[in-house]
Amino acid sequence: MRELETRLIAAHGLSANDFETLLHLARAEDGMMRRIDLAERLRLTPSGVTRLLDGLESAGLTGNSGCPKDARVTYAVITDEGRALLRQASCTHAAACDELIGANLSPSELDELSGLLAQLPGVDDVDARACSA
Amino acid sequence: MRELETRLIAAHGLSANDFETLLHLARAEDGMMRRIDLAERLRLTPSGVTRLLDGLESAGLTGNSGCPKDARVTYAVITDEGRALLRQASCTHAAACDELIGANLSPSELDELSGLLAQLPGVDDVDARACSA
DNA sequence: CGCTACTATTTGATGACTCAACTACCTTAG
DNA sequence: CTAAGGTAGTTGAGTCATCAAATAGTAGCG
Repeated sequence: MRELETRLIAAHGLSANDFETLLHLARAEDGMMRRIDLAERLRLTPSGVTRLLDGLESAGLTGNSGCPKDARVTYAVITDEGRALLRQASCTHAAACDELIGANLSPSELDELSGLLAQLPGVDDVDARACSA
Repeated sequence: MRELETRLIAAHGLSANDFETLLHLARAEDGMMRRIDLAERLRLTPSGVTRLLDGLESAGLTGNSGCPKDARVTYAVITDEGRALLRQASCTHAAACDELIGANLSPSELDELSGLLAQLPGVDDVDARACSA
């Protein structure tokens, strides 16, 4: 299962967290989120997010934007480059998921699995993550 | 889900890998395994195992034993202390599993879940790990 | 207004893991 | 027997996350 990350990295230089970060940002209103909300989504600490974004930022995939209402917050914003890369990476990722999971479970089994996992605490999305973007 | 590890640590000072290491050793023939086999079981690299065992060893939970047949190999051996601690930790862990999973899934759903997960690549044991020791 | 308490974020230290390189030993083929 | 190549294990450097502490700004209450 860690296999998924390996492929993403090999193909686009993105870690699973990088990918997921771009995905969350892309889906958010105006392509931006507060760092702290991102932390919660990614199940990282705020400091983890700071360092994650350092990388994405220096790769030009995300940028920052201050909040006029509250000077404490910094928004992370996905750039056009970030969106473009995400689009490509989503294909890789979806294909990899399909190969690793879809090949072993029928669609109805997959539904069943998602349903069961969704009942567990701390599981919010149970995926399909890659499929939209 | 990382919650499980947190409780184990709080209660006995064991990380999830520490716990699993003890469990594998306890179940193995003579309570010993080659480091490299342990690595495979734990899905760690050999160097990860070296460092993991450093900790368990200095806590007195495991020891070493050379192999008379092949001087390259070192066996990791669980000590009596290790077995005793494992016994306690297993209770904590089983209780935690039960609380986090059992409370959300009926026994039959749980079976169903195990069955589905077992079909995925790279999933060998799908648990019940804590329940024996 | 001015204090207190809370929230968002960054920084420094630390831990757990990986990879690549190295040592030591075993095995096999000539 | 000996050289070549494989296997077990350790070590050093780097990565990615954590926690705890520091900084800055906000909010509400006297």
